Amino acid sequence: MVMQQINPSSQPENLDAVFAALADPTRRAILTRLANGDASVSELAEPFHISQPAVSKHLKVLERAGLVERAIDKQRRPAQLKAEPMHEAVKWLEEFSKFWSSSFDQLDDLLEELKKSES
Amino acid sequence: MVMQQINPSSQPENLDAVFAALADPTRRAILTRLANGDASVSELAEPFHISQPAVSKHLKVLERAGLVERAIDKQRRPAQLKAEPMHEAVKWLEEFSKFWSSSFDQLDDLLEELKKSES
DNA sequence: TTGTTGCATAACCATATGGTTATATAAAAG
DNA sequence: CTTTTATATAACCATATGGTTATGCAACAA
Repeated sequence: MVMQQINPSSQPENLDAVFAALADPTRRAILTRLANGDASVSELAEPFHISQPAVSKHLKVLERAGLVERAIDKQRRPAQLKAEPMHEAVKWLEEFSKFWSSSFDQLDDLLEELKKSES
Repeated sequence: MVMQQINPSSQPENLDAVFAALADPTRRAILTRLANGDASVSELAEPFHISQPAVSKHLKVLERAGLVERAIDKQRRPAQLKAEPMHEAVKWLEEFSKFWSSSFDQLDDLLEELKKSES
């Protein structure tokens, strides 16, 4: 079983790719499935009722986001979950919520609107 | 080979839209800007160096995700942050991390902090 | 009334998705 | 050698993004 290092990048620029990868229900389901263990392309295609090339495409999107790595096992290319890049997404949400929770309340919004309407 | 429950949590329809909305750096910047207070289209366009129609398009994407609401103030259409849908994204990540316990300690910590700041 | 501001929308372009079927190829099975 | 299996890739289609410029329109400003 030879490992294949395809996308080790886990940088903030990758946030776009991570969020985009998570924006598809099939890909989220694939990730959840992979959380239960590695799976080959055909193993992934079966429960989702989509073609094998469709799964290969989804896996490419996930690979670009760094959320999946592929191995080589004879003819199979089992996909393996790599959740590190999800930390970036969580970190962004965390930063945002810090920022937002202090300033987001209905009173502040009302006051803001009032100030604008006064002018 | 029989697959059981692929997806642990039945997800709200617009989880797709929320993640997709967050997948663009300009939209994330717009959201951060709106966390400081409502802003009109032209106020948003200026710092991002993109055209006014481009901002209008981004706002439509954010509106469809439920992350932004528009007001009517004379000719202006100030955008207002609605962060609630982001909770869905956080919830999905939280559910996911439950399923994937291995080497997810860091993510668990981040999610804990997120839960605190949400309340 | 005329001009200006704020915004939406149309029209257009290039690229990415998300799916398909068809085909190519390598490895395993016979 | 032939066939089957597992996967990739090409070719194609429809739709969504992300940007532009052009244009229209309502609301203000003068």
